[in-house]
This record gives sequence, structure tokens and C-alpha cells, in this order.
Amino acid sequence: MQAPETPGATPTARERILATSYRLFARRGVLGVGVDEVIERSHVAKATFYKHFPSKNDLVLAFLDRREREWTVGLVEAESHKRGETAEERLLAIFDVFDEWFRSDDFDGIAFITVLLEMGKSHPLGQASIQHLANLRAIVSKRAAEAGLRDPEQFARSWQILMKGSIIAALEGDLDAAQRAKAMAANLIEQFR
Amino acid sequence: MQAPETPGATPTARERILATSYRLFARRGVLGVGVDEVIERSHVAKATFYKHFPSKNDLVLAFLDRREREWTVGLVEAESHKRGETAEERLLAIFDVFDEWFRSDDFDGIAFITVLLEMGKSHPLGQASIQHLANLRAIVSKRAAEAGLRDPEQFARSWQILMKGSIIAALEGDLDAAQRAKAMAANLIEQFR
DNA sequence: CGCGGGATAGACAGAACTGTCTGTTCGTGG
DNA sequence: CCACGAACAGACAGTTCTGTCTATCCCGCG
Repeated sequence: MQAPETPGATPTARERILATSYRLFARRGVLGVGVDEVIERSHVAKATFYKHFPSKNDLVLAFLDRREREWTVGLVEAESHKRGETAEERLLAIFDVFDEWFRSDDFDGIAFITVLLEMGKSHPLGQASIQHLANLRAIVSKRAAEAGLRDPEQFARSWQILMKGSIIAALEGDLDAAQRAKAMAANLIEQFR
Repeated sequence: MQAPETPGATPTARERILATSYRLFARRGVLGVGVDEVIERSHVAKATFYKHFPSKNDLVLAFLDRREREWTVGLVEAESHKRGETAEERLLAIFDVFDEWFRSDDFDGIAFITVLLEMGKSHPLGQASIQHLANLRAIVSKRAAEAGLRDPEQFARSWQILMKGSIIAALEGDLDAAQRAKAMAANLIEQFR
């Protein structure tokens, strides 16, 4: 039986590996981080690593899944939900969340795009990244439908251009990128009302 | 004397290296392409390669420079210039150029962002990429000033969010990304008039 | 007490990476 | 015709990468 991570206790080997690779992959991409470094910083034996993750690819896939749970859902969706009453407010609040995120020490880029660019869109990891980006877009699309906007799917594609563009701008150092994007986003809502 | 590439003649070794690495780096990034592959596909001896480019880093820097000449200036700036009479038309025409580019076989992504994400913003290659992105932004900013828009610098930062976001969307497979971005761009111009 | 599962450290194989070096060949200008 | 520079082929060193394997250890459970 795999204990579901009792808080306070020492995390299991698998959990340590995932936590370490999350930190490293999110900030430095997957090509620039070797399994040896993950292993060393997880304080785990090599055999243990390969027992849990038969190949580096499997680890990256697990990382992308976790990224979706923690970032897409835990940060973007959940936090923006809290900050608004209506679907429309909650859409715009995404950029308020981004604004805080860009300014925080936790800002670590957008892993799905990083992996996509590193691996290319025909590689399995690129494909997985594209899927995760589609899942993120689905959240936007769903809210757009709730808000009664027309053509939620097309709306979400435009909206995501603003999300991606602002994150890249922030990575370059533009700390106000979220505010710029929010202004354009407000306009986009008007266009789709 | 280094002959300036007489057309028809066999390109010099240096030129072959640059042409090969341009193709490879633009599509696959820099971490995923080794110097051995560049050397083999350039039909060049290893010593010749290291004579012209003392390290891989130097080659990547040369690649980024060429990317600026051929893509930033040769494609984005020059082509959009042709397609409009006024500064404002020429701004919007950027996305018409993108639209064609996204649909062509030559579409090979946005190298400056790829390198930035691969290397991180504190690495020399990341720094160089940020500079090249700033140079691209300067073109937008200059046109915005010509068009009499207010705050051309801030305008260009918002504009670039649309450019980056649409290119990433196209890499994911959204062929209409340029048209979406253009619609938002037209709105942005209104806001800054 | 003893056994088994999961973890440990770390050697090892084989490939790929960057960069160095040797020795040869070829074309051109003096 | 010869000398020189540039490019050639390719061996080599040293590191790093992924993945395998051996051998040991520790802890909980029957």
C-alpha cells in the first residue's frame, strides 16, 4: 500500500523525485536537466529512480501532469475563481493572478511551452504539452460559455494568445505584462459579447 | 580576403556552417543539436568548424544575428513595409505576413524565445535573445511613433505580446492565430490613438 | 526472530557531447 | 613551380548522459 503522503513524515522516494524534478524542469526545461542531477538532489538511489520512472520520458510526463494539477488547476483556475463573482470577472481575474505570479519568487515560466519548444510538436512530450495547453484553454472556454459570450472556443484561442504572450514577456523581464494583457483581454470580451 | 559569396559558386565553409545551423537551430533549438551534426551536414572538417567558431556558443550567437537579419528585418520588417502605405497599415500588415508564414513550409518558430527558454535569462545566450527581442520591439515602437500613437514604447510591449502569443499558438497548430492576433491588434491601435 | 520489500551506494556500459590535434590535400598567387 | 593558407578526414581526450546491475541495508510485519 502506497501511503498518501502523511504530512510531517519524510516524503517517499517517489514524492521526493517528483518534487525535485518539478523545481528543476519548470525553471530550466527538460533538456538542460539530467537524471543524475534529479537523483542527487532527491537523495535517492539510481535504482530507486528507475524503478519508479522507467525512463526520463516517463518522469517528464509525470512532471507535466503535476504541473497541470498544481499550476493550471491549483493556481490559474482556483485562484482566479476566488477573485471574482461572475464568470466574466473570473476570466479577467486570471491576469490578476498572473500579475502576482510574475512578481513573486515562485515565477517559473510556462513549462508546457518550454517543453513544446525543446522537443518539437511531433515528439511525444511535445504532443503531451499541446494537450495540456488545450486543457488550459478548455477552462477559459468553459468560463466564456458561462459568461454568455459567443463562440467560446474561438474566444478561448484568442484569450490564450494573451496568456502565452504575457508569460513570455514576463520571462523577458516585463513585470507589467499581465496588466497589458488584461487591458487587451477586457477589449476581447467586448468583441465577443 | 573573404570573398562575399559570389552567387553560383560553392559557398565557403563558413557560409555552409551558418546555413546548416540556421536550419537546424531554428527548428530544433540549440540544446537538441550538437556540433557534430552541424559539422557533418555542412560537409566541413571539425578543425575548420572550430577555426571559424571557437565554441558552440559563438556559433549560436552568429545564428541569432543571422536570424535577426533574415527574419526580424528581412521577413517581418521588410515584408510588412511593402504591404502598407501608412505606418498604421504597415503595423497591421505584420500579422498578414505572419499569416502567410504560419501556413508556409518555412514556418520554423521563434528562435529568440526558444533559446531564451532553453538557456534561461541569465545565460549569455538568453541575454542575447532578450536583446534581439528588444530590437524587434523597437521596429514596432518606431512605427507606432510614425503613426502618431501615444506612448509608442508601451504600445510596442502590448503589441509584442500579440506577436509572441500568436507564434506560439501557430506552433501548437492553430493556423488562424495571426488573424486572431490581428483583430486584437486593431483594437489595441484604437486604444493608443 | 526472521523474512521480504523497498531503499541505499555506486560501479559499469554505451552513446553522445564539446573541443583538440595530427597529418594530408588542393588551389592560387608570386 | 613552389609555397602558403585553407579546408580536408578523422583519431583522440575528457566529460556527461541515460539506463543497467550488483550488493548491501534497514524496517515493519508475521
